[in-house]
Amino acid sequence: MNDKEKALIEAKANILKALGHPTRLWMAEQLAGGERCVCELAENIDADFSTISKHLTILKQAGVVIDEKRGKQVYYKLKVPCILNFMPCVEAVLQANAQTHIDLLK
Amino acid sequence: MNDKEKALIEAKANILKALGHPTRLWMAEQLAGGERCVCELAENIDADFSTISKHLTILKQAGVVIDEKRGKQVYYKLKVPCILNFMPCVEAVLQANAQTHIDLLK
DNA sequence: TGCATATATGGTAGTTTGACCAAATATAAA
DNA sequence: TTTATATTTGGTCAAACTACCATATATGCA
Repeated sequence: MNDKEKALIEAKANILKALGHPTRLWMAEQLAGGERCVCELAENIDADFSTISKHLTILKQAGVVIDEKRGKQVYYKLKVPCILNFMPCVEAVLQANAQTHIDLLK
Repeated sequence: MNDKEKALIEAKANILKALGHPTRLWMAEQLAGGERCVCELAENIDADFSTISKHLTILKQAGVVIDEKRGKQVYYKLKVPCILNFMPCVEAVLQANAQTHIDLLK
């Protein structure tokens, strides 16, 4: 693997890593339904505001979301909406895992 | 968010997290081309064998891959092949990010 | 059986992450 | 301009991650 390929795979892994935290994945799923301000997201997350803000920063740095300040509030939205298209497949993995457990019990 | 929803999002995030490491993502991409034994994967990774083995264990525990021992070797393959279907979109994010940088330079 | 090969596991050290608190910044309203 | 609200930033600390080394296990062959 050369340097270019390595940089590419690192960049891609970084995006998946950004989505690989429950709070951040939940945020992304919320944003799939349209933009939200930080306060709206915060309503349903049991964590410090600063924690929420940092999670959003990570999503932003990964390029998953973009933000826009309007008045006192900051609105976030998905930068490339297709980013959640693969969730059905992620769920298929969960299904397959569950099936494995069931099989083990037989 | 209730307990069930929380458990679901955690399970999904865990899968993304497993793929959110360059070495593991690379492995998954290799396996998209068909099963490989550990030694074949190791050929192209500059890391200790034990490290490689542990990465594969993480993918296995996440349910992304399954393994099968045949003779002296252990073969790994994707458990649910669609898991890499979204890479084009991940790449679209990278494209969008690159575009943002270009725009900033204008 | 004894040895070499393939892979996994246990232990350890350095690095990164994630949560909270406190403080800073920005904006709108009084 | 003072005040309240919305969000971000900096600091700290415990927990989790990752890499390496050494060691253990399993299998096929001599």
